[in-house]
Amino acid sequence: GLFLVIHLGMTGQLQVKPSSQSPADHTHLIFHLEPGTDQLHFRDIRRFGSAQVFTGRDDLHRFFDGGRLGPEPFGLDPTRWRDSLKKSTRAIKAVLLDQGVVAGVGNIYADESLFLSRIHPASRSCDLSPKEAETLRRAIEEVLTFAIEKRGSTIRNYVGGSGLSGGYQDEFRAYGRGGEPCNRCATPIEVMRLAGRASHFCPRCQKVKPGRSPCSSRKS
DNA sequence: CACGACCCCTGGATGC
DNA sequence: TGCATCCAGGGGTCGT
Repeated sequence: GLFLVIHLGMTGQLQVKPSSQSPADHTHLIFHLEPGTDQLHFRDIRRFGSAQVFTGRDDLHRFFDGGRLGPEPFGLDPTRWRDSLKKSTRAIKAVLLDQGVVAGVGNIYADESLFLSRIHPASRSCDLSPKEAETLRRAIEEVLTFAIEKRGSTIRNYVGGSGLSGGYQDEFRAYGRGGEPCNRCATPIEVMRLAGRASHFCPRCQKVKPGRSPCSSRKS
């Protein structure tokens, strides 16, 4: 059979619409389901999303099991999670953004999870204690759970059409709040560039970990 | 292996 | 009012 894999990128949306309704701007795909029924529209303003078809189960498995994508952020195995953090000397922020370590955490949720964990984004991954790794693991789940409840973080700028913006953008405690007071200690949130992305953090709540020099760097 | 640089793309903010 | 310019980020590619 055929398999369809859709990546929403940043601004991708899937919407069910009556076939009588004309497609909104930036609609790139329309799936005609049963004749006379609703249609499934794929919109993507920024076009960072993608849709690809796999012609067989083997292709599909190669795609997903190629190590390209790590485990889901929900239900991470605490031991494996701790071990994967131990393996890298990179900044923890870079590790969180690495889809091979954990899939589905982007810049916003990485910053929010680190803020909640009180971990500085530039801390070396391998310097985190087991306790911190566990705190972070739980923070990721908490942040994502709350964000999903709030229907995500889709920024109003990118909604358009008949889409809905995400309510979580009103709950940001670090992301996009550079210069604004930390809502725990009122210290202005700082912004630094890390792994090619803006990283927002509270310089008081999130201390850089001293770093034990050996930090047993390891290969795969 | 890890990093930066560059590219894709659109719309909002900013400056003139 | 209307330009030009910069910026945001998920992810691929390429060079160091």
